[in-house]
Amino acid sequence: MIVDARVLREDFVPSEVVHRHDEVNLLSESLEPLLAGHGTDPAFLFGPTGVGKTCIARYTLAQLREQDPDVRVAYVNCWQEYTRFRVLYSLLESIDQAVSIHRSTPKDELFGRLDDAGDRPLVAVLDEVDQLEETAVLYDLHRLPHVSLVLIANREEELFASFDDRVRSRLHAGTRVQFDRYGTDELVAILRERATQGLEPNAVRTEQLRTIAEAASGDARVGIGILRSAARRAKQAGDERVTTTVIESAIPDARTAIRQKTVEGLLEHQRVLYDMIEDTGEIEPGTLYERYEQRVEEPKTTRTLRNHLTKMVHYDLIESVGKHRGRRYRLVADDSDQSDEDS
DNA sequence: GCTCCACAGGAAAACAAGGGAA
DNA sequence: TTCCCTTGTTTTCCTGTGGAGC
Repeated sequence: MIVDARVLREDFVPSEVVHRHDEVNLLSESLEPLLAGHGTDPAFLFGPTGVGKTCIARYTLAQLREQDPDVRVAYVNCWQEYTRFRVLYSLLESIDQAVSIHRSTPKDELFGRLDDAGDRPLVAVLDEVDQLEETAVLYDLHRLPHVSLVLIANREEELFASFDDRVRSRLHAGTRVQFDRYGTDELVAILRERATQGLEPNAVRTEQLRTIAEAASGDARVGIGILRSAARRAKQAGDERVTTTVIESAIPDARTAIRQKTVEGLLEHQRVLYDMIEDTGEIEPGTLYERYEQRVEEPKTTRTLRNHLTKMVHYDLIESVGKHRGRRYRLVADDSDQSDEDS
């Protein structure tokens, strides 16, 4: 059933892109000066989750490296690496310059090392850049002539609103590449490509791919997740082909798996809060703090809990409804409609 | 309109942890 | 071994907002 499991992973970069040629061309053009040994303006990739921003960035940069292997590429996911120190460290790690750097190494030294590594151009791809807590690092990187920035985020307005004036004015110039949600036919084509490479011939029919695409609501990440889950289920059942029943049961799997991955990454106290919100369905802050204090042995202060709750809202795990006294926390609905609104 | 209260979030201080230097 | 430096996390203090009650 499954011929090549790598193809069914979200982070797989295909050898040919489907339905994103304009976006690839625009990004390629913005990076073209690198081939002539010049620097570039920042490139911004905007669009909702699951529209192929990261995939296209990786694909385009792989193409660029084929033309000029001297160009180095570093990917940083700002969900995990959200401080100035972590971003600089990740970039240095990507170019093998992070030796003997530790927690107490001054940030200026990290910046200095990056500055010293200017013998070859470096493209720094900052994914989920709107999650950066210290956007001054963008100013730092922009100052380095050998570093080209590719910044990936959901919405332009929200990203620029989070910048301070200095960063905003520096990064104002640059190429914007806007990604729209995939239509059902486009998503079917992407899934067909993955199925052709990853599954045995005729393992899944076109109308089944259409069912998956419709359930994914334009989100390729979810669509590929459903396909992967369906293929695994069929394999476990010993079937030679994916059945419609298997697809129907795989649809909720994909969204649950994405959420579960985020929940598993929560800190202990965040997890307690998440579980309590899940248990109650909807809860007001005062009651939540009260119950939390009863449940854990060494409770954190309410200020820390507010920080945790803010983080979980950012993670799209919970949402707050109402304001001030009428505020309630609840889990983000796990259906496609909600996903559309949030993206 | 005034006061009280619940709530969110910014700023700065305090603290913990890890590593280097003496 | 101790002190110092740096970072990340947590706490303390504070301000702003707006609903509820009078």
